[in-house]
Formats: sequence, C-alpha cells, structure tokens
Amino acid sequence: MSEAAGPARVDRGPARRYDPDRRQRIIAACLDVIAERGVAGTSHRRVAAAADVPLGSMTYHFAGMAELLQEAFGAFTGTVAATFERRMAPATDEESARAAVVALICDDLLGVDRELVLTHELYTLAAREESYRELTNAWMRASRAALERHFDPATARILDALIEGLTIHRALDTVPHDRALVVDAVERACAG
Amino acid sequence: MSEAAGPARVDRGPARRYDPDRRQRIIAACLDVIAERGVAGTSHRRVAAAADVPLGSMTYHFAGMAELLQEAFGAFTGTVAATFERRMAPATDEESARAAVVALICDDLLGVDRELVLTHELYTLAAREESYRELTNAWMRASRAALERHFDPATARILDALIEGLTIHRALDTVPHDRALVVDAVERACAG
DNA sequence: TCGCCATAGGTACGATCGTACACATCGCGG
DNA sequence: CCGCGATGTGTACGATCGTACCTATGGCGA
Repeated sequence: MSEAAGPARVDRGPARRYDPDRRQRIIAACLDVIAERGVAGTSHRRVAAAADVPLGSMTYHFAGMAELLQEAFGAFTGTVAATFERRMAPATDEESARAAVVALICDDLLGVDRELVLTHELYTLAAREESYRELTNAWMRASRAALERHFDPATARILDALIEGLTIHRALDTVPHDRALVVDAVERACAG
Repeated sequence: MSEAAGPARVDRGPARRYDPDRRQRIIAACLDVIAERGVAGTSHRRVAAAADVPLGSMTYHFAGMAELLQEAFGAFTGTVAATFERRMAPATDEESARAAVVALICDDLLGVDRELVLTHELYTLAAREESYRELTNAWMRASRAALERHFDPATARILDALIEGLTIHRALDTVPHDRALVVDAVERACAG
C-alpha cells in the first residue's frame, strides 16, 4: 500500500524534505512572483510560499533580498538571450534574418507577455543601480552579437534599438501591432 | 528686528503654515523621491519629509498611495510631452525636424537623466496596471502627434519607436551614444 | 466682526517586512 | 556504525509602512 517514496520517514516532527535543487526552484518562484506582483511586491515570504519552502530557507540560500533578485534576473536574461539566439540562428540569408527579426518583434518570446513585465522591472532596477546595469549590458551585447551574425554592425545596432522600441510599444499600447508597419520599419533599418 | 513674515504669529502650539499650493509641492516632492529611491522606496513618510509637510497632510490631500502616484506620473508625462512638443515645434522643413529628433535622442530632456529613471518606473507600473497604461497611451499619442506634424504617419511611428529604443540604450549602456549612428538611424527611418 | 469648516498637525494601530537565531534532521566521510 | 556539518524549519524582534482619527488653527464668507 505504501508509496515507495524515499526512505520511509516516520512522521517525527515537521516534514523535512531532501531537496537538492531548492535554490533553483526559489529563483524560478522569485521570477514568478516578480512577474505577478512586481519587484516592489516581492518579499521573502511570498517567494517562499510560491516555491513551497519555509521562510527560513530564504536566508539560508541567499544572503539577502539583493542577492536573490540579482540571481533571478541573471537567470531571466540568460533565458531570454538564449531564446533570442535560437530564434535568429536558423536564418541563412538576409531576407530570412529580417523575417526572424519581424517575428521577434511581433511575437512573445516567452508566453503571455511575462517577459515584458520582467524586462521593465529589470530596466527600472538597472536605471538606478550599477550591478543590474552590468546584467543588462551583457544582455545587450549578446543580442547585438546575435544580430551581427546576420547584419553589418551599424544595421545591427539600429535593429537592436528598433526591436527595443517596438517591443515596448507593443507592451504599452492598447492596440495590437500592425505587422505591415513592423516589416516596413525593419526594411528601412536594413536599407542603409 | 522681527522679520516681516506673515501676520506675526505668536508661537502658540505647533507651527501652522498657510500653504495654498501644498498639493502641488507634494506631487513635485513625490517625483523627486521616486527619481531617487524608486517607486518601491517611496513612502508617505519620505514624500512628506521631502515636501516638508507633516505625515497627516498625505492622507488629507490624497486618498491613498495610488492616487498620489497617479497624479505624480500624470504631472511627469505632461511635462515631458510639453518639452518634446516645444523641442520639435521650431522645425520648419524635414531636415531641421530630423535634426530635432537627433537632438531629442542624444540629449537629456530634463536634467541629469532624471526623466529616464522616472520613465522606466512608469513603464514598469504601466506594464502591470491598466490605469497607468492610459497615462502612457496618452503620452505616446501626444509624441506621435508632434512627430506627425513633421513626418508622414508611418515614418512618425517608426521614429517614435526608434526614439524609445535608442533612449533606453543610452540610459542602460555604459558607453555614451555615438551621434553619427543616431543620425544614420534617423535618416534610414525617414528614407521610406 | 464672528463663527464655521477647510486645512494643518500629531499620534496610535495593525500589518508586513527583512533578518537573526535556535533547534531539528540526516547525508556522508571516516 | 557514528558523529558532524550541511541543510531544513519555525519563530521572534525591531523597523517601517499605510492609514485612521482626533485636535488645533485661522482664512474667509456672512
């Protein structure tokens, strides 16, 4: 009858779980909380609840809130940069590369606009604190490097800015993106 | 000897000041606090201290934190939109209009990058809450209208996105902007 | 001139937060 | 097989916050 779950613990005291990658789970839960309630609404207690770990685990695994946020956003930028890279990679000629850029601007990278919220939260931190700016700089360098494998440096920079701006407009605008306009914009940017 | 300051109040009880535009001063102080400590670090107490008013004035003049932030960012977007408009207005032909756009991208609108921090804070709120999105939408409409007095609609939209993206890159990048690149980008955007 | 009420000012309350800390548990090296 | 240190857990403390609320003041209409 008994489930073969671990070394048959008798219920002596509170449940203690063997949880090798608890740190990773906390980081993932932290990003969920940030996406839902913002950095301002992110607390040790809420992250702990989301990750299903006791409050004490927070101070054990992370020196403080700052370290937790730093690691969470590090994981976030890594994921997004990898997705960006993967989406651009298949393009062989410049035309397909342009199509890939258009798709990047018009589509979500990760689910329902979650990454847009997280991006703004990160930018807000980066606008004020040096340590986060290093994170965003690394991210920007990665994006630009990915673009420069398909376009010349000047065009890559302009496309990078265009992606940034149009993505923000997509996030903040109530009307959906006009795909034809995006195509037009990308073509102009490439027509140097 | 006595300073001729007001109606010669005797020091009966705590100082009470006649302060007709206290509301406005609180809003201005609120923006200062946000610029310095972020929305997350903005509290009634800190704003009250910055505006040099007692804590009780906060709840008297504003129904709550949300109303205060809403009004503060309303004042902010109004100011920035007006500055944008004023900087674009003098342009008569398209060439001078393009020069104005380049200047807008490369220069600060209001002092030492203060508006960049505030902009990110606002975007972060707007990415999550509808009420702030109305604010950013109105702002975007105003910017686009200002651009459309000098460019055709499609170009105006692209320029708008370009301004957005390049401004963000200026805020987050450690290296200063290359003005030649900005000129190039604006020219490509106008070359539809 | 007088009294009313919009405005100003001080303080207390309950909630929430970050963090510290004492204790429990058990994988694993010796 | 043992014990010790890495890891997990529960709780308490002091700080800060938003807000409510009561009192005091004085500009201004009657």
